[in-house]
Amino acid sequence: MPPTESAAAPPAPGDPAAPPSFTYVAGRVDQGIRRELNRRLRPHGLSVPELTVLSVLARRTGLSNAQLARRSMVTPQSMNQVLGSLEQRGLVERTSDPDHGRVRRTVLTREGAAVLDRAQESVDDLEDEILGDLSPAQRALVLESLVHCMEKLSELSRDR
Amino acid sequence: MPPTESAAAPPAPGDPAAPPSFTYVAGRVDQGIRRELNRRLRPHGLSVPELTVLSVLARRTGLSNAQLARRSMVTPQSMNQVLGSLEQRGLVERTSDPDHGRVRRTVLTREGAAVLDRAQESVDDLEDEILGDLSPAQRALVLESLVHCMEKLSELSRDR
DNA sequence: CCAATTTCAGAGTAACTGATATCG
DNA sequence: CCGATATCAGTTACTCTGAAATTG
Repeated sequence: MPPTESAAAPPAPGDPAAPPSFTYVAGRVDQGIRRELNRRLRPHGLSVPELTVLSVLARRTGLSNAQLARRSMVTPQSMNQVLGSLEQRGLVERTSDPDHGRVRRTVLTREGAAVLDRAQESVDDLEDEILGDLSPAQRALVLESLVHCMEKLSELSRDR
Repeated sequence: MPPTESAAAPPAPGDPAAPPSFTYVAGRVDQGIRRELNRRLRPHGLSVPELTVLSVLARRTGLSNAQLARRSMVTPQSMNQVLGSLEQRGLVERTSDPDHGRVRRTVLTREGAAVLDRAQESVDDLEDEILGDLSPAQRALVLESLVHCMEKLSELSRDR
């Protein structure tokens, strides 16, 4: 039998009822989101970074590897690896830009868009499970909070 | 010279101005937080999962490996690896529980608490950079949003 | 016998840093 | 020559699955 949860916890040394710090909570949400997303994306053959790229490309076609790396907040090398895999599977196409010799623009293929659509359903399910018991106004508030964090983080990774 | 960001973006195929989905934003915040946290934790010799565990132990001493795994939303095997590393470096201690033969309770060492304190400063800096231009009330709102997500995600990983 | 815990072993993925080449 | 891009190569780190042993 497992020990009861409560039996193990003398209040705490320093601060028992202090509010958790932002980054501590963020770190745990971090891991939880990744875990659940991976589980639900697996049937579609997609990883979290792959889903992110496909989502970005659905909104903005023709971005370069470097642009996608900045938006996803990973290194160009990491992004290149993700794109290579997606390209091999025929979910994206990369073409040289006539105006900029070295730049290669990436676009979703028809199948890439189809895969994204199907995956998006599973992903929407997760959203409902997390935000389901909130009012539409509260949901919007949560989303705004995350968008604010995202924008700040983008700035940080841009000028490091 | 890099191509201008705007030049690359014809509005989008399906929905140009549609709001981004929750999980899409969460996925990007996810990666951004991990990236920045890793960068700032490196000088202290800590990883994100290690910081998470130390933070949990600072609030709740004596948790078992299985309990820590559930709280951090990782498998017991993953948690065991993290704890092993922290134990080797003398940041935590593990002792057998006399009442439960197989359970080993984990506590912070004095040095573990000291390392956590120092790391927490860097982490607080990040929090300020992300939330700095928000009012205290808004900051509290963002934190509440994240706590809500964390609790829901904990439920999901518990009964999977 | 079953359920929970711990832990060993192996595997895969995703991110990084470093280095090289090309183009404007 | 410099800055941005793309990409090859090597590496580290985190998490997972599988299996075995122990305990209540």
